[in-house]
Amino acid sequence: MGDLNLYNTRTRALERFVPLRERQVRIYVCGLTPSAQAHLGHARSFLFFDLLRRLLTHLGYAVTYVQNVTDIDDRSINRARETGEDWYAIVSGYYADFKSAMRRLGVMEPDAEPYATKFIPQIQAMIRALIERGHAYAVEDGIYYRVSSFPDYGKLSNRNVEELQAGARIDVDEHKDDPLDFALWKFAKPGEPKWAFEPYGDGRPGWHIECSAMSHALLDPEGVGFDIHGGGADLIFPHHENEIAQSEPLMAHPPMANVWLHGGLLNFDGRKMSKSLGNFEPLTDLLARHDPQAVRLTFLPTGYSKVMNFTEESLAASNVTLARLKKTYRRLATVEAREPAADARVLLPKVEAALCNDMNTAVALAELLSWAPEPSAHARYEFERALWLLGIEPTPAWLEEPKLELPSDLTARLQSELGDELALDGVAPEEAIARAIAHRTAARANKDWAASDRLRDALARCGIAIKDSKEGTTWTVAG
RNA sequence: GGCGACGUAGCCAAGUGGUAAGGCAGGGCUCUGCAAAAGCCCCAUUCGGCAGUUCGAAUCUGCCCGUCGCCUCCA
Repeated sequence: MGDLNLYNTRTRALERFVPLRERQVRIYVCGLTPSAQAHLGHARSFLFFDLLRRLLTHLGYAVTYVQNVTDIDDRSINRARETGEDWYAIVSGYYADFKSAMRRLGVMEPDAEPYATKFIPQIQAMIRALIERGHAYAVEDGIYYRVSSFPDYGKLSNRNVEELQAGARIDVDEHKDDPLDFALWKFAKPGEPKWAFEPYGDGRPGWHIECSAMSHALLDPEGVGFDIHGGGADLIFPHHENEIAQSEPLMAHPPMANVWLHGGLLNFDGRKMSKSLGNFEPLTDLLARHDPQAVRLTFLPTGYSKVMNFTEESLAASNVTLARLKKTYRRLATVEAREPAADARVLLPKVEAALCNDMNTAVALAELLSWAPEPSAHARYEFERALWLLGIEPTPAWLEEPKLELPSDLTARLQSELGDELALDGVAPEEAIARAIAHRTAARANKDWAASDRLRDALARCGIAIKDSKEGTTWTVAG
């Protein structure tokens, strides 16, 4: 199997991936801030990291995947104040919805899912260390990170501090020394959730410090760095820049993460799908309208790092593609799945090669779709393995022909279509269809094509599609 | 203003120096009494525009046009 190459934001280059520890990969991905409903854009990002996990696992690595939950932030506190609800009830509700959407999409569970409010001691320890080393200072409203104390600030996002300062401004209620300085700890105003922090003052952590503290606690207690840090492209600045500024001065051997991976954002109507713009359909609603596997499939033709425009048309195309995959699966279902020798494989090596080339899912999917399987044991093995790598896992329902609900008033409708040609006597819909088909079969035997077509058209107007074959006539509910 | 991404068929898109993947839509054929289903086949002399480098450019360079993102909470 070839090398895995990934585009590293930190070095701005495509690099061969080499884990820091033999056969082991540690990944930290910035998770959700559940202060509002999650949308498809969030899903795109997490779906990508799910595929990366699958590939790394397939390549034989032991993967540790950590994805945090920012369960405390200004937005949820503000919402609580406006609605009178408990802020934690808001956050828990949105997060539960998100988790269930992820399950429906077939995203693997993280190995650890740290909540910011469960890591307050670790966060405070890091803030203390930063203050001791002159990287942070406390003022009236909170504790801030002093950006000027970290010479590498701006390296990840390719920005220079002078230009940033020119464009930045300090909000009236902030008391920091420099516009670029950011909050590590916010002192609580009356009624706000708070945690004790001696001797500085009760309050809550800032967003950036939680990721530094939790990735350190869970992936890199030695301070020598972990393998992959990921998130959406909108997190590069300032979030990831700030994480580096917080973590690296305290580390024995920077960098904080060897590879930084960023997923491209999702547009809707040509604009970034986002909470603030409000141009999105909640993930939960979208998944109620569409097959989650088709939703997953929709992301595969576009490179993960590129901006992608979401349309209902692309989803419709995915539904067709999914039906094709199911059909192939059904054709192969009767053969035994047996792992072929490495040199006998015809599909998997192509899929692997595509994914190893900076996660080129478009080519991987194209290989799968243009591959015409011979129904053999190893074809089934390779097909199922390829599907798993692309995150589309067959379910028992894949084995069934698609069946839709019969309209309840079908007998009556069919009777009115047929008039006195055939008496249906208000029988069950299935029986009514069977009688109509039997009547048509008799007409066909007499080469009475007019009667035959009349019956077929009547059934069609009732939403029943007919298929003639050597074995007889079958019907399905038209989609 | 700074930094960055993108512009490939009707639509979604892959391809980053060697002569345009794949999907959707569309069209044709086989089969069929006719259909349906299935299978097979066709569908960009051309990659936003102009100039340049090169034996060779969608791919590299320069300029121009257009779209979007980050620079403030955001996957």
